[in-house]
Amino acid sequence: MTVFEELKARGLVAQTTDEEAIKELIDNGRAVFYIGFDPTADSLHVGHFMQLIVMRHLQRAGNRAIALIGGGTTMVGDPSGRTDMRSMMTQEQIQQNAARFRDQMGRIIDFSEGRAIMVDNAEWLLGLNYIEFLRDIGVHFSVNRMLTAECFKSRMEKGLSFIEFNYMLMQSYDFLVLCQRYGCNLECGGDDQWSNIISGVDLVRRKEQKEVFGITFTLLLTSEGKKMGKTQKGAVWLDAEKTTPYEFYQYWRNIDDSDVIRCLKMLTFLPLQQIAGLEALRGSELNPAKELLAFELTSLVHGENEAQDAQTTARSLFGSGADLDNMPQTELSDADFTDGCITAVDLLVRCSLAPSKAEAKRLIQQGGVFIDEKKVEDFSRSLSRAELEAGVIIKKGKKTYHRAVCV
RNA sequence: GGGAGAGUUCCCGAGCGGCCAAAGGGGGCAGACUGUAAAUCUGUUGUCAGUGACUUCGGUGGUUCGAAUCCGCCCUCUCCCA
Repeated sequence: MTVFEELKARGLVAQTTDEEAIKELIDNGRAVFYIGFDPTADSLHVGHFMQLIVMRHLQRAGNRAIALIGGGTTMVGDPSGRTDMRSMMTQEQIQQNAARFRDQMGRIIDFSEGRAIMVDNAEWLLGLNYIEFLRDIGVHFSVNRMLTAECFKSRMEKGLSFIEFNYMLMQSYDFLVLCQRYGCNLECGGDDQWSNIISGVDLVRRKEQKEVFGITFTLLLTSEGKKMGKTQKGAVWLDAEKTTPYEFYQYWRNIDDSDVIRCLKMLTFLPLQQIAGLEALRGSELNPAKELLAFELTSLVHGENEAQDAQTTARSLFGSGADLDNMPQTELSDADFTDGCITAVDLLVRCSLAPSKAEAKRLIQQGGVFIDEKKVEDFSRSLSRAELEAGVIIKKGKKTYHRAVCV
């Protein structure tokens, strides 16, 4: 099976500018492709993760990868898939985020020996001269046509500022620069990037008289059509500080039945044959498939050891209830005790299991808090320092476990 | 530049001088049921020393015994005209 066939079979391919040509290019390892990542947050998230997976597929087939950090484009803000305007970010913020992106990408993409390179478009965008740019690049864009692009349509109702309107030019210009400097001939991206990508393809053709290509990948949506990787806390991050490996593992372990197979195909490198074998599973039989998914992904992002730990912890917590110290932990100090005691309410807040005391009380009143497997009946219940010295396991709801120890 | 509207708690959206910590929905959280799933049902959803107090309705300054609600200025957004 060739790469292209594999990407298709995994349901990753959404749209292409020229299927035959792209197939030819990537199947023979002749593509120099790029994917852009705008550093709008201080960590990559699940949406980016899928792009990285695709990069790895392409890279394995011998194609050269360019990871483009959007240090310049983030100064402008991509309106695609947004109904409101992005808040303006400072250059310092952006560069800090970009640095974190770089670290995280290295875990999934092989940057050794020039097999992939990383560049930041701040390099050529920040120094642009407005008039020169307008005359050189701007002339090639038709406003009439831009306005018909999907990414602007939704904004015609809500309003679109001129700065965001320019995003498409910035991204197209990136492709041109990458084509000139590195011989880049393929731009990849999520399906919401389609209009930006085709406009880049057009620009390169006009400026360079060269034919380059574009391909978009299916957006990772839940069966309900919502963006995947969102939780109450926001996104599921790849940064272990922001989303612990255990939380990351749990996110996938708890995924919807109807999303499991699709995620296995799109996000893991497990052979399609093996996945096909799981497709027939129904109901609770799917649980092993969810474990597999969770394990594979955690392993890709945080390494196999972390994945193993997360799995062991999860199994013991939900299985026999055996004690494991591989769970989130909070260390208390003397300052947390009054007269050698701490109330259950304060303990919950201290461990960030509840944002406020009122919330903590509510949790207890509704019977959602257990300490060492015993339900906390009364919110004034207090724990002694001695108890904490041994360490206690707090269970909030059914799935959240937390350990508190006193040092 | 001229004119008309809008800005409410996590989101949408009611409220238009006291009975408003603010309807309703969504989302979240917890409980029941389950398979660590979904759906469904129930409770809950500003903070705190909790029958009370404090902070919140774009910002700021007023009017008033009392303002999310009225007035001035400012900011932001939408729409119509130029």
